[in-house]
Amino acid sequence: MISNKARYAFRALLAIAEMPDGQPLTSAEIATRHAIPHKFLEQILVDLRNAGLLESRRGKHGGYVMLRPADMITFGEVLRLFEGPLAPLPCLSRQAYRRCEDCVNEQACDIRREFGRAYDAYRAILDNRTLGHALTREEGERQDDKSARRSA
Amino acid sequence: MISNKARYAFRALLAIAEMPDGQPLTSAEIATRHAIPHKFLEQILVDLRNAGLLESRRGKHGGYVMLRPADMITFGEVLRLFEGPLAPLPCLSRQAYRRCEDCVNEQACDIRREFGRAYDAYRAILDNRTLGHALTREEGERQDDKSARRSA
DNA sequence: CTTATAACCTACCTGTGTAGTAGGCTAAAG
DNA sequence: CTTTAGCCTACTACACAGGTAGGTTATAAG
Repeated sequence: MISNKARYAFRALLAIAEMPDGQPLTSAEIATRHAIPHKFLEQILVDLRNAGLLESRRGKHGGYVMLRPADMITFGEVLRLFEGPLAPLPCLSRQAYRRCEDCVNEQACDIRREFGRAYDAYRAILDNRTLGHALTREEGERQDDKSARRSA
Repeated sequence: MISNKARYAFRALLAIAEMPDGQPLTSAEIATRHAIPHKFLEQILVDLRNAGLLESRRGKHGGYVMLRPADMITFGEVLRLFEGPLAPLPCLSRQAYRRCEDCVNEQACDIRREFGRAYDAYRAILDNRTLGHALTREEGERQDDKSARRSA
């Protein structure tokens, strides 16, 4: 299960991305519309701003706007911000690789191999599907189509 | 990341499954061979026994033996024992479905739809690959081959 | 029958993470 | 100069992870 924090972040991002021509949306608005605790949401929005996804404007008519187009932000990227590495085993993470202390031969590890398969499949989706996909409600794209806009 | 408990469980199961013609393997043996804290491992083995995967024998020449053949035990089944539901969102779990409290229309939820794709891919592997696959070191099977021995 | 072996059961402990709450400070607009 | 809305720091309650500890019970061999 992903954390509430991450779920709230997705809701907030989608709400902001849906605003007509980059109008700012306030944290209070998002909070009431999506039943998210306001003060908690504020912290999340700050994280998203620090990560370079959002820009904030203070004072009257303030709020948050997207800094990058929605189809340049993958689900994987957002998820990693709040959950850390997504890999099921430390030895499978690219961004935060760590050897299992008790591992004798990583290449021969049966557990690593099987989880590697599963993780590859999981990551292939999360790192290729973007907020833009979600918003345009695109249906079942197949591999190798235009969904790879931001593949590593 | 999966818990140490689950990782230890996989190591133990594979070790027991590898024993020649159902000879019992003791917790102490597994613990020293795989650098797992012994008392902690004992608790894990009891869980595996209660789940019907292992049979235990006490006293001298005691230990644990498999109750089901290794190719009838999927990675997903074992993982769920220790991690609970694998779904990224409660509303995507079949075995432990729960509505997100704040969700207005589940069918229209963008977040649910995208995570649903990712989870489907993840689960397809974990619920079809078995301990038997891991032990025989089968290479890159493609979809729709004999790997679906235990597909739901 | 006794002893060694190995599984079994219950309780406890420490650290870390989750999910917030609380309260005030700061910048921008009118 | 007041309102609005973002910003920053601290704190709390609770749960779970990852063990440790200590003793009890069943089994087999001598």
